[in-house]
Order: sequence, then structure tokens, then C-alpha cells
Amino acid sequence: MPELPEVETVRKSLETAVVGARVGHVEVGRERSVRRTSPAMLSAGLIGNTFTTARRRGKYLLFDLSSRDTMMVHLRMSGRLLLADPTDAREPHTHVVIRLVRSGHSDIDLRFVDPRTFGEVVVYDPNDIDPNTNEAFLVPEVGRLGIDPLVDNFTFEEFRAAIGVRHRGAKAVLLDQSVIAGIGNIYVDEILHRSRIRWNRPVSSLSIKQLRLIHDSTILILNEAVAAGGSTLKDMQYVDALGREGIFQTEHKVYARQGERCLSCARGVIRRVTGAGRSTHFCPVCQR
DNA sequence: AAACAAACCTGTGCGC
DNA sequence: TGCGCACAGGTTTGTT
Repeated sequence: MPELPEVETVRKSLETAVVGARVGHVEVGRERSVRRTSPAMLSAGLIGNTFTTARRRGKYLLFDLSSRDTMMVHLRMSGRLLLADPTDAREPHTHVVIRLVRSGHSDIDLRFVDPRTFGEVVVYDPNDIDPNTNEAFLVPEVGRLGIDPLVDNFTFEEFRAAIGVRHRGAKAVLLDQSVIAGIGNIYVDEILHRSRIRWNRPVSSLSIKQLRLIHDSTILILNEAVAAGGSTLKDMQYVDALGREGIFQTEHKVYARQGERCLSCARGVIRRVTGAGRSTHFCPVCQR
């Protein structure tokens, strides 16, 4: 479900409540959600410690702790992080509950809800580094992430250097989290549409002008989507930590609009094709 | 190197 | 109404 704009919206919506809060107790109702370690290790890593940051890299949420450990949360397809009054009824599929204690405030729950259980929560030591790869032992993939368009200095030169001289299709490259971190299946289709480039165009065949267009569109769309609070689709699964829906889905030009008239050129009809197990939406007339 | 398929799970929406 | 199938925002792993 959530891509960079959704994860960023979640991050912003829980930052005030989480940063500075101490963990009172932890409940794990589903071991799979903490599969990288264990319920005991999650509790031991959290209880008594205070969150000092609520960061994001790509689609990864990173909460630094006073112990110098970090809690990583990945929502994958169906995960949600919700702030709730501890007396509020729990949503179905609430797998992890972290009780936050804040001086001068009443306690609050940070709840990890995840029907499909692809998501996960793990506490790890970011300084426990594998000297061979320079990546954290427990969560190496965060160290493999490419440029984050919002967190990093996402200049055109950096973008071009990250893409390199490959022959892969434009969509595959933009979805590659080790190139750019945070773009997923909805936003990649929207970015390429705005850039008027076909999903399977080899990046090696793109002109500097077209690369600039992709770079500009990426920044534009991701920022607009964050400003809109992300995209809440028909299934209404995605909401921020306070339960608020996003409204960027009303701005989608191609995603889930197959069969409809292209809003950009007014001539093409949006097509949906399937490849590598994912759906791709584009206008065959204005995307070349 | 790059493209693809399958795997991990559950819920929903569709056609029959 | 009910059943079976296709499909869903992500990522990893293994195979062509």
C-alpha cells in the first residue's frame, strides 16, 4: 500500500506524540510481525527507552531510541501505524501495541495493524555493522537504499549518477529502491505519465531533456502527494496515524483509470498492462 | 544484466 | 446467495 507520500504522512502525523515519549509496555499478538527477532527482543529493546526521532528513508520508518538502538517499521502492503487512546477498541489485525508514556500527558498507544502481515517491526542496533558490507547486521536493506527524493539533496546530477548507464526500462529503474528510495507502483506510473515517457523505454535511450523531465516530475508529484496526505484508494486501507484519509487519488492521471480518456492529451485512452506481476497504467498517445 | 515468476498472507470484488 | 478466481500499495529470492 504505502509509498513515500503515505509513509511520510504517517511519519508526520505521529511525530509529535512519539518523539520524547517513553515506552511503558509492549504487546505482540502476532509473532510474524516481529519475525526478524522475537516478541521478547522487541519488548526488551523498547521498554523504558525514549524515542528521540521519527525519521523516514524511502518506505522505511526509523525511530531512534535513547538506548542508541533504532526501531524500524515497514508497512509493506497493508500495514498501518495508528495512535489511539489505550481504552479505544483495537482494530482487527492489531499485531503490536506500544504504550507511550509522556510526562504531562495521558498515555497513548502506538498500534501496528496489518491484515496481510507482510509488514514488520524490529528494534536493532544501527552501529552493529558488518565490516564487509558496511550495512547493519539485522537490517541491512536500509543501508542499500538509494537517494530519498525528500530527505536527501536530490539534485539532477545525483539523479543521473544514480541511474547510471543501464539498459533497463524506465519503470523498473524508478521502482528500484537502491536507485531512488520511496517510489512505488502508483507514483511511478504518475511520474512517467507526467514525463510523457512510456514505462518500458530503456533509460539508456532517454535524452538529457527527458531525464530532467523525470527528475522534475518526481519532485513535483511526490511533493504534491505529500501535501495531499497521500492516496487513499477504493479499499480505504490507507490512513495516517490519526485515521485521516489522503486525497491525492483524485489527482491520479493514469493509475486505475484504464479505459478512460487521457486527462493530459484528451486523445488517448488509458491502458493497463501487466508485467512482472504488476499492473502498469499509461496513455499510449502522449507517452512515448 | 535484466526480465520474470513465485513466495510471503488476508480481504475484497467480480463473474458465473 | 454462494463459490472460485483474480487481484492488491512491497520486497526478496531464485530462475531463465
